[in-house]
Amino acid sequence: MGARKPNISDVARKAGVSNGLVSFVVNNRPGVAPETRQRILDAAGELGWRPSPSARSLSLKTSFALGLVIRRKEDLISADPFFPAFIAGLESVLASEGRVLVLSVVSDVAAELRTYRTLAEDSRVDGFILTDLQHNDTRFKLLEELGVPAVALGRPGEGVTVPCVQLDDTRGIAGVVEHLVGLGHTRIGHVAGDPAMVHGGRRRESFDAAIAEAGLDGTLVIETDFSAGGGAEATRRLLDNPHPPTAIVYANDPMAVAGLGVAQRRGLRVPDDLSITGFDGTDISGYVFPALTTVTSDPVEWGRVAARTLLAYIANGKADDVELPPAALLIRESTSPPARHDGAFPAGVPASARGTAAAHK
Amino acid sequence: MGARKPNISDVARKAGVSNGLVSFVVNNRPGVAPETRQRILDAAGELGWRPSPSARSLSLKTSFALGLVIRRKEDLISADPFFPAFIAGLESVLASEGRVLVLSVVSDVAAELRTYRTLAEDSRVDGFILTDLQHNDTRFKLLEELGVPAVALGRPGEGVTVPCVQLDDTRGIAGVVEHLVGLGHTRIGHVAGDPAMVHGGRRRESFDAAIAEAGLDGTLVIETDFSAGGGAEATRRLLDNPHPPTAIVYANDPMAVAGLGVAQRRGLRVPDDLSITGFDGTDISGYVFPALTTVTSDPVEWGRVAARTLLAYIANGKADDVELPPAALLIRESTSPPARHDGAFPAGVPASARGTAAAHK
DNA sequence: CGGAGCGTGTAAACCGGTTTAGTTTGGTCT
DNA sequence: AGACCAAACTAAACCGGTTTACACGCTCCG
Repeated sequence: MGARKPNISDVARKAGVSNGLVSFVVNNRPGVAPETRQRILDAAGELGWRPSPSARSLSLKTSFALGLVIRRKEDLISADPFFPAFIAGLESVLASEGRVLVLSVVSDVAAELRTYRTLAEDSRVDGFILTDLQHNDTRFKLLEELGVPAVALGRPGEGVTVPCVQLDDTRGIAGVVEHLVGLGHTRIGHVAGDPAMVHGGRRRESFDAAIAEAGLDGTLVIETDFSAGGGAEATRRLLDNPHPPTAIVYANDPMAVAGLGVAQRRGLRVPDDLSITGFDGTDISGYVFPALTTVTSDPVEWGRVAARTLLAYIANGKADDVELPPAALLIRESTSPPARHDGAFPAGVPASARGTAAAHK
Repeated sequence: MGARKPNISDVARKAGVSNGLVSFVVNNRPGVAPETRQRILDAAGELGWRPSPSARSLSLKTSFALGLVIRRKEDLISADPFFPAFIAGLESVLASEGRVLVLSVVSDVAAELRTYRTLAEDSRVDGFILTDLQHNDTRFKLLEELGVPAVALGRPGEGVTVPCVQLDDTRGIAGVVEHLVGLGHTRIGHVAGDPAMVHGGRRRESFDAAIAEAGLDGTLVIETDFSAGGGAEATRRLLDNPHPPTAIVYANDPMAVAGLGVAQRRGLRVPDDLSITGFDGTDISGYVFPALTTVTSDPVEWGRVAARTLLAYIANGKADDVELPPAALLIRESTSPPARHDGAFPAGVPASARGTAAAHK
């Protein structure tokens, strides 16, 4: 019946004050007598009143929402296990702040930019979290034009003013290479991610640096796109090398899992004939056989920190960059000393084990 | 400078009409002279005006947002490749309708219900998409109480009035079993998903039915939780059986991939010693070796249909249930006729290949 | 000719908050 | 006592739309 949702006037009436004063109280503004404040809070409590986000949005030109736009080619949209965990981290902060996450998934750059623009112009979000940074990322210019705060995951190039939350994966890659070198590997390949992406490029540079440091051949690198399919193809090319690597460092786990599949398909024993390392420490990498040596990060924590940083930036107009604890090497089963043979392939690879795949483009 | 965002009054002034009339025009309401309508549209176009969502929300008590709440235990949050693709499907519909997706990821039931309640009471969403239906799902009661529309993925129990979008995976499971039976398997195991979840239960029932149909032993079933870890453990238990199955049907791909890892760890050849089938046709299942025979669904399409159904339900107060095209069997490499031996395990399993895992809880 | 009825349009209330300008009250200073 | 001031509070404008009640001019019709 009379269960209409109460509004600020109901509370004001019940407490015997004006609407404005109620507003002052719920926004913790000074200038309200303690006793009155309490009376208002009591009234609000009894009525079960909370200020309406829509009304506040209209007044304050603020949406109490944060935006996350993910661009992924349709077919490899499910490849990235990073996001669900990352989003869980975001949420854990947003929920306690009465904020909300607006998520968009788009498949091309045009739609991506359109989405940022629309969300910003319609004031549907107060700020964005930028992932998958590109070199010369066009989003920064756009967001500056739109005047919307943002926080970047990873360090963008020079001249960009948004705060960034960063995790040093250089150390992780270096750790992996040192681990392999320590095992005795001298021909170490790298299946790199998309070089247009900041973390793809950086991991690759880290690899180059670590290989150079060890005084090894740094030519066994193939750049691809972070997808399982790309990882598989790159692995084939590396293994087709007349003098193939004895270890391959992958820039993420899905590529490593796919690479493992390719190696096994060719009859290579992992890790004896080929050591493999992943990156990101995703769930599934621990359940394939052999379990992948990988580098673990903490996407949930990353999400938490990104959310906090963006909220601080929105509130104060300024926020410090944050450096997360570096990714840690997790040694499992897919790495071992290289087998003792000089030729290209071990003897006895069953022909039947090659090229029988039907479902691989 | 004067680049203030235009509002409805600017447009009205420019067109020489009242605010109300502008509102009528943008909402396609009758009663406006065609010539006037055009003049207003022109004015709006020149000014680059779009009605403010916040203001509309306040007036209309509508948020132009749809809610999706995902509950996942923290540690297996990244396990499910279904969501990114599903969300992409939702988005493709929402974007063109000027609507937005509000996503929440929570880790326990209390937080889940709290989230539904808050989003609804604060009018932050106009409706919900319900995934991961449980038997006796408490969300239906809550949403009915809150008076918020929703659409369910999968068929909820009796007495629930929300429209549902459904995909018949019974046929998929039956197809898998027939495929295996056709190959000559007589001992077929099943690693089922969470029996508390509707699709977990239904796939298991489908399996039971298909096995009974074939007149085979239906006792080789283990229920677990859809997680890779659960799949691995269940596989170990099935293989520990003194008379183990020669084929295992998994209720989803991550469990199947993990099961494959377990089998390989034990030195079993897949598919010769053990055939394995997944479910859902996720990307990665095509890149492990051997590539998994699985049952493909189309989560993107599922998302599109769910979004359309929910929007129709919100608009008209009624929407028909939708039955998606059934999941299709995709035969790849992980299934073959059973090897010809009667004992439990094939001879020659290297002891070293057992129990070397370090990183498995 | 008077009134009903229709098509077109306007003014103003309304959604539920926030915020500014201003009023009241009580106390201090001189 | 009068001037001044700060603290506490109110009234009303405002955010930017939607919607209702009503006005105006026409035509149609008895």
